[in-house]
This record gives sequence, C-alpha cells and structure tokens, in this order.
Amino acid sequence: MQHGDVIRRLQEFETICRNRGVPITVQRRTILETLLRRHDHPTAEQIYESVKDHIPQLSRTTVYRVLDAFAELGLVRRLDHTGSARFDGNVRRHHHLVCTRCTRIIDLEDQRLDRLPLPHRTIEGFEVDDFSIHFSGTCADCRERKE
Amino acid sequence: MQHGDVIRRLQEFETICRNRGVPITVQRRTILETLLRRHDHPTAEQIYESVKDHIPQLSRTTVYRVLDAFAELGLVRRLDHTGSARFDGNVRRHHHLVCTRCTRIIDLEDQRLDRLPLPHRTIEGFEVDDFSIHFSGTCADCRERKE
DNA sequence: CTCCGTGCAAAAGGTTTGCACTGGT
DNA sequence: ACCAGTGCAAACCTTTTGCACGGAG
Repeated sequence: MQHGDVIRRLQEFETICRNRGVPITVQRRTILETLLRRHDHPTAEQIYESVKDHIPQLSRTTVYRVLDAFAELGLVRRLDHTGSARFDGNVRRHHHLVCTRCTRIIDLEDQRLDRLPLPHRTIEGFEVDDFSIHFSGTCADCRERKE
Repeated sequence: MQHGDVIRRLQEFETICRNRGVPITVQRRTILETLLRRHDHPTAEQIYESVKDHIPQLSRTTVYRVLDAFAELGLVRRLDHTGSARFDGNVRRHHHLVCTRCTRIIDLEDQRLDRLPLPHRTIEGFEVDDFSIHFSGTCADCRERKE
C-alpha cells in the first residue's frame, strides 16, 4: 500500500470510530498503521512484535482484541479462520460457501467455475497447481434466524 | 458422496498405501471412511467423536496424525490452514496465492478475476456477499529451494 | 465523572511431541 | 522379527476471559 493510501485509510479509521463513538487510542492507531504498511498478512504475534517497538508496555491481549474489533468494523480482513482445522474428503476441484455467521462450510460443485484459466508461473514466479473459490455470505439458517 | 464412491475411494486408499509401503490399520480405514461419509467438513475433534464409537480406545493423537498423513498422501484436503490467524489490511476484493510449502500468502489483484458473476441466493438459500479465489501452488523461493 | 479499553495472569482450546508398546507386513 | 503406527501424558502455541486500573470522551 502506498504512503498516501495509508494516510487515507487512517483518516477513514478515525471517521468510522468517531461516528460509532469508539475511542481512538494510541494502540489502535499504531496497530492499524502497522498492518496497513505490511503486505505479508501477518499473524497477531507478528503485529505484536512490530508494535511493541513503539509501545513497549503493549499487551498481546490488546493486539488480539483490537484486531478483532477492526475485523468487526470491516477495517481489516481475517484470513484463515481461527479455531480448528477442517478436513474435506473431496479432493476434486470444488468451491466453498462459507457462512460468516456460523462458519459452516458448504461444498459447491460448478463446472463453469472450474474453468478459470490457471495462471502458469506468470505471477512473481509462483507456480499455480489448483484453485478454489471461497464465497462468503450468510447461509439459509442464519438468514432465517436474522429476519 | 454415494456409497459406491466411498467403496471406490477406500480401495484407492489401500492401493496407495500398499504402493508406498504404508501399513493399513483399522484406525486409518475407519477414519477415512468416516470422513468420506460426512459432507460437513468436520474438525479432527468431530472425527474423533465419530470414530470413537467404533474404536473406543482410539486416541485423539492418532486422529491428528492420521489426518495429517492423509493430507500428505493427497487423500483428503485440509481447509482453514492450521496455526494462527492472519490479517489483511486490504479490504477490497482481491485474491491470494498460497504456497503449500511455506504457507506464505501473496496478494493477487486482477480485475478479470474480480468479474466472476456473484450467485444470488441460488444455492441452497445461501446469500453470497463476496468471494475470493485461493490459488495454491509453490512460490518462487520454494521452487528454487526444491530444484 | 463515567465507561470502556488496556494490561496482567490464568484458563481454555487445538495441536504436537516423547516414550513405551502393539500390531501390520 | 522389524518397523511404523498407536496410546497416553505432557508440552506447546494461539486465543479467550476475569478482574482491576487508567485514560478517553
């Protein structure tokens, strides 16, 4: 992310917090800025290590809580669902519908989606073997519960 | 998965094990069969619970080790990378190259890939908000190390 | 002043490891 | 008989929770 973009995102952050009455603290600003400047999808621990250089008394707990709050506000995205690993007996190419409320994963087999052209060693020397599309949204049960 | 498919997959399993000199045990056969019959992407714990009914002295450790071995043999797939959650400061739609060797995640922005038509409440009442394509393969560094 | 965010410590998962033993080949 | 797979317990790592304090609004 460019420097200007980071500045803009931090301003957005302050606006969102003010609108929702969420206090803006040094920890929050620093954690967000650290994440925006990195492009390596860090773990909570890695962010903790980085931010600790600026705020030595910082607690790991705060990093977890702040990242969680940011994900809730839609300011950052959490990859790799926390919790336990899940296993799939279907090794053919297929896709998944992931419910963001209950974390349920539903298989989606669709031949049209399977025909995405596989990039071949084009991107930064990365050799692609396969792909899978992860659709996020709300499952029927959770929609029913919500309405 | 249909009954016939389960039988076929179990036979494939025995062939693969024999070819690689991997012993076939009751635990392994039962764990694989349990996974093949379920369509809900169970966790190791859930598989443990199911299999324990058939093999009461079964250990959790074995379930973890066997699932791991199966993933290594390509018989099953592990969803949701085990380990720690990762965070992404980029909330715009984008995709990921995931290296299966070092678990590194590289951002991939590609407007053509973004234009996949969003299924709208079509599949089993699931409402899709967004999607992200997960390309798996080997990153440049790991390919270099391998060769 | 009031609350909520923070820090610390302890608990709560989920997964891995060391070691002795058993069971498949 | 041999070696890899298994079971048990303990270690390990990541994440969550309870409680008291302090800083932001």
